[in-house]
Amino acid sequence: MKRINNPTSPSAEAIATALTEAVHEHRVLPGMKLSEDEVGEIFGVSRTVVRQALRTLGHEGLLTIERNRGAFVAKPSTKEAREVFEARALLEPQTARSAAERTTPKDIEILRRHIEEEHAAVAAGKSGLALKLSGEFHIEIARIANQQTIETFIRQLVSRSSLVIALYWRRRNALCESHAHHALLKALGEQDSDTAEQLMKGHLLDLVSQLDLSPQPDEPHSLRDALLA
Amino acid sequence: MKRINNPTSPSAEAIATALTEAVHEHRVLPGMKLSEDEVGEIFGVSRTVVRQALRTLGHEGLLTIERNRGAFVAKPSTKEAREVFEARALLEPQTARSAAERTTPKDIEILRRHIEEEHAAVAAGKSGLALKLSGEFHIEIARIANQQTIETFIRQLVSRSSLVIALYWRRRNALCESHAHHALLKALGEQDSDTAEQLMKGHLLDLVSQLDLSPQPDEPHSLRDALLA
DNA sequence: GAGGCAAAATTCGTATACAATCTTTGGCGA
DNA sequence: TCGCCAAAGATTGTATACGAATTTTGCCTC
Repeated sequence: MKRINNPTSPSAEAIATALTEAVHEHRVLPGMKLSEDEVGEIFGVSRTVVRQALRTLGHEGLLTIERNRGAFVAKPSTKEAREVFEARALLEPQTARSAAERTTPKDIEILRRHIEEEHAAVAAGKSGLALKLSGEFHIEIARIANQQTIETFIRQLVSRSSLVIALYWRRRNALCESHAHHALLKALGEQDSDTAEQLMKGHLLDLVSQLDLSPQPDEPHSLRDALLA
Repeated sequence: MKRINNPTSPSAEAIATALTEAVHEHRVLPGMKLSEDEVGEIFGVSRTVVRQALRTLGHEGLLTIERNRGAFVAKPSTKEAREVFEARALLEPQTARSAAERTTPKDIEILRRHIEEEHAAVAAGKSGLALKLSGEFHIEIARIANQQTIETFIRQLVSRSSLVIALYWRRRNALCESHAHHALLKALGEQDSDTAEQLMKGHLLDLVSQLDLSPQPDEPHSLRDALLA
């Protein structure tokens, strides 16, 4: 399957993006195996390129790569889940504060549309899409804060939060239609950095409180559970 | 050069570690090109493995990978340099606080030896080694805090700090024999979390103050400079 | 029929071949 | 002599081949 200079064959980056989106939208769930051959055939590239993409996602913590066994969508333990939100609690409130100090009307417009899309997704019952958009809202704030380094970290943390939510969210069907993003938008628009920081802090605490991280962190066997249920 | 199951041929991870150390010790400086063939020949593996290692370091921000051009040791701009230390300022003080709350005598012993090695390196004039050890001290604190996620971030930030120091440190020859690590050790040993947090905060500010981030961030041409000097 | 072992099939790891791109160099013309 | 263009050389990008490890499957024994 040699395809020289063929623009229809996506690059490693494109594959990584596609896989990331699939995970963010919960169309691919924690524990699922991503076979190199299978992914390669789907995207029409050789394993060489697929491996690049998989390793990229591995570095971001989205996949767990086991030698001679393959790449699996990561299944963060409850400890990891807590760590992810602890890290976000350290980074994001201050980032929201910085963002508030430099938000432009153009940024506000971008965020407003973002929230609109989120609402539309929720209304259409596309909870996966809604979740992905919700995460991107946080990344957008890091972008406004003009902190590329921290943005990269937050991007990773949001990614892994998707996995955490897939595993530990309390009420699967409940719409997480919170007012938090609206409130943040307002604070940013008013350049109210104190409020922005506090809102972000509270928002993250709210998210954690919606997780069920108490019981046993190690799932026994998914197949067993499925058949015994 | 096929070497099947040959234990003398290092894995991608081993190569990545070796390269990372070389950069941390300033034996490989920002801007230097890492040719795949060259690195492969040095370590006795094919380009396949080298490329893996280089991409790993690329994801950590230690290398800049330009398509069809190769991998170069990253040259952080002054903005990036500031961002790195701003991120550290968000993560490390709180991490030092957490570490203080759970430091064991064994940890203290490890840190004490670490500082000893640092002193020995400084005394022996091995400034590169001293710098590497100094960075590892910070990572060790994150380990004690039992925060793997944050430890990974700090590891990246310390890495990139090495590059920043290579580029922007004011007094090249001056020994940075600060008392900061000693003081931190003492606070950790006494489980004094408030002091540990404050010391770490101050330590990071001290480091930044030793950098010259004001002038033009873009160097013109190294060869030109060398020949006109 | 259950357990264990061995062979087959699948999948990953690495080396290598070749294509594509970039860089350098040589030559040509103004 | 300077500048530009083309060809040669060097380096990276991707596909593929084959070895190694794992997983599965089938068979044999108890």
